[in-house]
Amino acid sequence: MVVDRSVEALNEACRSRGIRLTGQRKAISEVMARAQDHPSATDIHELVTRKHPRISLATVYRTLSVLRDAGIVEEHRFGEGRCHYELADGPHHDHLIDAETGQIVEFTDPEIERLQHAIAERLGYRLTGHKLELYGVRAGDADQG
Amino acid sequence: MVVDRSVEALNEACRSRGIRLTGQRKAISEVMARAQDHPSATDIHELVTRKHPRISLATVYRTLSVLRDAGIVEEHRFGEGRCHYELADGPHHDHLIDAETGQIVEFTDPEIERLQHAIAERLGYRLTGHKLELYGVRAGDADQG
DNA sequence: ACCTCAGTTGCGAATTGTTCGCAGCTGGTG
DNA sequence: CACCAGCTGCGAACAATTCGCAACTGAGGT
Repeated sequence: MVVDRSVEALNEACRSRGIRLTGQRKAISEVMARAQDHPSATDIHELVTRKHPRISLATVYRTLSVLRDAGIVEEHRFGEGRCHYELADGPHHDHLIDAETGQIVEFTDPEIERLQHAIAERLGYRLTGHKLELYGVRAGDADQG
Repeated sequence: MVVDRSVEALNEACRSRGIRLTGQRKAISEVMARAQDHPSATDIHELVTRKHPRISLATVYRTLSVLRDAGIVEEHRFGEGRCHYELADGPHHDHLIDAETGQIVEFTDPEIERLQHAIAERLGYRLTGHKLELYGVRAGDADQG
C-alpha cells in the first residue's frame, strides 16, 4: 500500500511544488512518514513537539492544509469531530473502522470503485470524489448475540 | 422512498417510545416531515421559529439527538462541519452531493450494499454500519475542460 | 558569506457547530 | 387539579479549526 515513505521523498515533493521547506514542515513530514495509523492534527502536533517544542498547533493545521492542497496528504473526517490525516503516497483506498476499538483498516476494491462511477453516471453526474467508510466489529467476537 | 411522512405518525412514534410530546417537539417533527432536503440544525431552527419564536437552538439539537437515538431521524456529516438531518422513515439509501451546488441526490444500489458486506467479511468483520457519499458535478456542464 | 523579502511562524483571539448547567416551566398521570 | 420527571431557554462552555498580525527565516541572487 505504501509506495515511498521516506522523508526525503516528501521533501522533494514539496520542493517540486514550490512549498518552502522549513524546519517545522520537515518535522511534520517526518511524523507523517512514520505514522502507521491515521493521526489527528493534535496527535501530529504532540509528536512534532518532540523535535520542535515551540511549534504551534496552527502551524500544524496550516502545513497539513498546504500538503493536502498539494495532494501530498489526505484529510479524512471519520464519524466524529476531528480530521485524520495520512500520506497520499499509494493507490486509492477506503477505510473500515472497528466500531469497538476505533482501529482503522485500509482496503481497496476495484469493483466498488467501478460501481460508484456507474451510479454517478446513472444519476447524470461525473464523479469527482467519494467517501466510503465501513463500520464493523470483528467477526466471531464476544458481542455476537 | 418516503413511506409515511405525516406528523401524526411521527408523534405516534415518539409516544410509543415514551418521548414526551411538547409543542417544540411537535413543531420540529412537522418541519422534518415537510423537509424535502437534508436540513442542518440551524435550518431547522430557523423554520421552527415561525411557529415557536422563542425556541432555542439548544432545544433543536436536543430534540434531534432524542429522535436520532430513537431511530426516527438520521444524522449525516457531509463534507464540511455541520450535521444534516432527515427522517429515517424509508429504506436505506446513500447520497450523491453536487460538488458545485451542494444539492443532495439520494440513491440506492443493492449491488454496492452487497459488496460492502462482502468486503467487511473478507477483512474479518461483521458490518454494523457504513457511510457512502459520492461527490460529483453534473455531466455535460460547463466546467468540463 | 550576506541581503532581501515573500512566505512562514507563534501567539492569542475569533469562528463555527454543538453541548452543558441551571433555574423555571409543562405534559400527562393519578 | 396537583405533582414532578422531564423539557426548555438562556448564556456560558467546549472542541476543532482558522485568522490577524508582528516577528522571523529559507533560498536565490550577489
